[in-house]
Amino acid sequence: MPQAQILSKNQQVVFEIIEKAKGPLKAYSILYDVQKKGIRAPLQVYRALDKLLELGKIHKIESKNAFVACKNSNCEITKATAFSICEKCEKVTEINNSKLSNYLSAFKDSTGMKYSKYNLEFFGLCKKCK
Amino acid sequence: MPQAQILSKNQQVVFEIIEKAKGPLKAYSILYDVQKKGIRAPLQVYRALDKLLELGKIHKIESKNAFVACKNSNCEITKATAFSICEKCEKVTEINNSKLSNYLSAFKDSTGMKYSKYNLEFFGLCKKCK
DNA sequence: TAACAAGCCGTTATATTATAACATTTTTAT
DNA sequence: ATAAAAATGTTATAATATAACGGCTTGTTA
Repeated sequence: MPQAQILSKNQQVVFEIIEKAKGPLKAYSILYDVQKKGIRAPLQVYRALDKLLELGKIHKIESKNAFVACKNSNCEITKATAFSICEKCEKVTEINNSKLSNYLSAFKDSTGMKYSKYNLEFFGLCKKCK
Repeated sequence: MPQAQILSKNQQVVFEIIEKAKGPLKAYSILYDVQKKGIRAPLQVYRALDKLLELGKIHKIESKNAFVACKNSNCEITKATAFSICEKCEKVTEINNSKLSNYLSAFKDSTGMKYSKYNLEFFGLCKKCK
């Protein structure tokens, strides 16, 4: 069991905001939120985000340029991510389905190539919005 | 069989450039290329891109903010896209695998929710780069 | 055929997202 | 204690994308 990573001050501040949020957050909205904690520049936020992504503590929703906390307990899974995204309310949920992840992790294309990483984004209407 | 869509002048110009390209193109690189054809402003490019995306003639590679021509003959498939992306040379290939698309199109999450659209990006090293 | 709607075009300005470059400080490992 | 690695702070700027405005063309349709 790997030692829980200790986050630096800025990383911790940024992570807490993302973790508490109800939905994906954009970098400049995070910046706005953390200004009271002494983080002033975009780069400080982006650096924290980069590190948190690398650690798997957060994920980037590419279609939205926004960030969510990883909800898989002890996530090491930067390499196999799947999300459901509501096209109306923008709610994002991380999909944690072992059949799906097994299927995709084992997927080989027509040339026999196997991949080391994937990201999948599903779109539709969530329960509430339907 | 739906009538082949007729593209407007700007749409045609932008599409040809993307189609001829060897890899994904970014919007401002397209802008640079089309300036000799009289397209001067980013918005002109983005409008053409939006329309081409809507028509399924091109796809956006979200992780790169770049655009590729659809290689599935008669693509209507804006709604179910999968790509392989080489992390070294940045080569992008559209994956056309009916097993995969059937699997994903039928996928339901733990709440029983079915999705109307997905986009999947695989990452790894292509043949050449391995 | 007038007139209306829909789509496309061109332009300027500006919003949003992200990184470069540089100097310094803190933490970690030896 | 010291060297290497990681994190910080700051200013400036690059890269990506949209808002707002007005006009032109084309194809209904009344």
